[in-house]
Amino acid sequence: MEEDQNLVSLSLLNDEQDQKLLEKISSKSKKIFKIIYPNNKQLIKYKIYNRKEKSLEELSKKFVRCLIDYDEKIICLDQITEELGVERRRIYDIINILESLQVVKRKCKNKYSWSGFKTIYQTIEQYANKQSNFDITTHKREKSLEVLSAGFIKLFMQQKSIWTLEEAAKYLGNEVDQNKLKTKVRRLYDIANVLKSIGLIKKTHLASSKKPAFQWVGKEGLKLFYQNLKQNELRNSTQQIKENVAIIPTPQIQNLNKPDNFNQYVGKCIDLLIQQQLNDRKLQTEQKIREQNQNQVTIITPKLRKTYTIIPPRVTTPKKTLSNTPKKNQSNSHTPNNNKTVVGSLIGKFNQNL
DNA sequence: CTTTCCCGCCACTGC
DNA sequence: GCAGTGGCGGGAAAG
Repeated sequence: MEEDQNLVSLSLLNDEQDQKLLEKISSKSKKIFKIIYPNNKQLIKYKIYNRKEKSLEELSKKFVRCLIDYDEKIICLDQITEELGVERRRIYDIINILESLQVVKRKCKNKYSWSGFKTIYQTIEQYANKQSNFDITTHKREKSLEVLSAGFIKLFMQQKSIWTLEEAAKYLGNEVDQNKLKTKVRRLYDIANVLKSIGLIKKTHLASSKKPAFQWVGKEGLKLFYQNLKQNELRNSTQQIKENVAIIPTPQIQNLNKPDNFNQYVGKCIDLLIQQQLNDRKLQTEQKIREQNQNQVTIITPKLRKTYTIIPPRVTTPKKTLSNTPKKNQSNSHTPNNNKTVVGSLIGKFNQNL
């Protein structure tokens, strides 16, 4: 099973011109865009790669989003890993950094605790309080991300509010070796990204040299992050449903080939649906390609993936599988529960059609 | 070109 | 010895 989240199947490309166009693009930028012909069908897969979507910042946001409603929660690594659809290693990165904010702590193998978003505020306060000489770095491995992160935060709180990463790296461990320094800067990028994801810091430039740097935002940033999250949550929850229902096309199959069972009907609807959406996407894509006529194309959004969560094998009752669907290899547990909405709506149409 | 930083190898750690 | 952790730096994407 080489199910790759970045693989999206499309069944379009009717004419050769399309095909040529896409091949051209893919050959120019293999990492971003790849075409695979799985079988004799006209089914084409694009390998889509978008660095931003995979960034620690995004992942960290997702991570916190999963936990933000809890004042207390045990985080199970396996679970969260699956939920976020990401390799374990990345979760460690985030957790290690968040540990410096004391929101998460290791409990035991595979288990970490989350102690509520507001503990971040408290931790910040402790950092700010110079008297208490707040130090979580004792008894920690000296080179850990957690320690580095703690140090980084301290720099902001106790020295000045804007830092270049290189500057910070130098300050934080007086490295002489250029390579070691480079590594430290890499780590600081990681840290900066998760701190940024929470709103604690933001990217700026030094006024003097224009060099990229990070600026402390602190509590206001945290608050903003929280509020935005909640607001989006609301908006999405009301929109999501609408979107799913509206997306269902009225089947054009009424008279000619009246489906005689539900599975068949669902299959046809979904074919139609996919066809329609992919065509739209295809048009958009080609449009953009023409516009920029460049070698880097990062256009297809993850939304497309959502479309695919309604492939029959998982929506229908386990009767027979539908043949002649444009594709069959659909990912598994990540598919959200939109399915039900879609199916529900399809049932309605089905009844109406008979 | 520089800046950013994803990815995953493999060392370490604690059972 | 083994599974869970997590340093670490290559090298590719983004700017």
